[in-house]
Amino acid sequence: MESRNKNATRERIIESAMHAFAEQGYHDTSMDDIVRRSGFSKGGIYFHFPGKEALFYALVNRLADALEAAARSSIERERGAVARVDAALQTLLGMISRHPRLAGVVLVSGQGLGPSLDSHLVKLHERFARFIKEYLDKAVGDGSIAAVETEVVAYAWLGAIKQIVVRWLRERNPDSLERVVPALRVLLLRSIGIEVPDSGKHAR
Amino acid sequence: MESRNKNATRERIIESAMHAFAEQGYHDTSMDDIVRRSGFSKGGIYFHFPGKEALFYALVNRLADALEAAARSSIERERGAVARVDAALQTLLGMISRHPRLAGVVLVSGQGLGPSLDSHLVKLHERFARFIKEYLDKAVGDGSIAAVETEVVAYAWLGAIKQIVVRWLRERNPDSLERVVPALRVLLLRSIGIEVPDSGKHAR
DNA sequence: TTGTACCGACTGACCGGTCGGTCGGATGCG
DNA sequence: CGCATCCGACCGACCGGTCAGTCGGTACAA
Repeated sequence: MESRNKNATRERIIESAMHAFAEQGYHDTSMDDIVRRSGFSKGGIYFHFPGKEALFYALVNRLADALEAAARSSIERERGAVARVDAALQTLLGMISRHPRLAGVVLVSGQGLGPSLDSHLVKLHERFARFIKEYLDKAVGDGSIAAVETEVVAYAWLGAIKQIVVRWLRERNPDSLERVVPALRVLLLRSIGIEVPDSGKHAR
Repeated sequence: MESRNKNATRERIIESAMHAFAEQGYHDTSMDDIVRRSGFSKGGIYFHFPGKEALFYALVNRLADALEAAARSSIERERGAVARVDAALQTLLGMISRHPRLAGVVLVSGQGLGPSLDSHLVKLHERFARFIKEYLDKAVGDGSIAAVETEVVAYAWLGAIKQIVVRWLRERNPDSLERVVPALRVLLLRSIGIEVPDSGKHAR
């Protein structure tokens, strides 16, 4: 057979789940929704994933991995701590504004969903925050920016980005997000004392 | 009639619901939980509130009203746009750090809970953002701060505050929040170009 | 034949909401 | 005052629907 490919099936299930969660949120997406979308059966899905939460985790982690990988690779292309912070920011914001729906799953979909879900989402956010903090610390370390509570900055940035994304996703026009992203970038950088001459567009 | 007091009962129900929602979140709080906590009966609660959502709204709106009222009153005590922005910020942050659990309900408990809940929470956040924007605009208007996209700033601040609250609420020690709040204040103000000499404590 | 991938009817728990009923105080009346 | 009647706050067993998860099976590959 051909269609009987374990890995491909997993992919298709995750893909379907992603769209379902993105559209309806975690609680309002039933397993039967995912069954319908994926074209597989209940049992088939439970063969690949032990439960709804696990499926959600798998998908969220995969998105997070993609985001972080992209950010890291763009960072390595830059020299100097400030440039790197900026590069990561622009990559992140760029990816988010290009795939707002998926970003929504990682950034929004959670929170107040119940202890277990919450704690997993929190870990994810911690991971992002540590990532931001890591590069902020480097920038502080080499004197590029003034010493600050980098952990606070990291979480504040994360929260600001999330909120802006959520807010501007509500208007169905995805361009609207791209329009505010430069302002956000200026704002965030200024919050650690970096004045940017508004270099206009954000690039890949 | 004394113990049978309509208003007092409503209060007690809201009170109980508040604690329940704060601890377990919206979805993981069942009406029976609230029944248990309040000491009233299912029917009694449904006599006062048409449903779970309505009860949640009632409580969230009440908290939001209290927050906004406190902020406005502290604003009126100050002169000068920048001072007012700072005063509002400090009041808000102060209240939040003094009643983190309640703040959690308004700021955290929502998001991704389903269309109707979501939209209600969103309206609440819009209200806060408009409030912040209102005073930022005044500050821009009289030249106290440079022109910026005040709407973006408002939402970014809101998001940053939420995230910090959520993050530092997780450590059970409530003081920890009070410790980071000054840093957050400096950060937020700096993001619109105001350098504060770290006046230390945040006051009522 | 054995194991792996997949199927889909079914189950059991949970939960929001309902409804017939209780009970204590207020009101009106002789 | 004594009694009847009413009102509305409050009770809690119950219902209908939903939904994550199960299980006995089928099909195909090795």
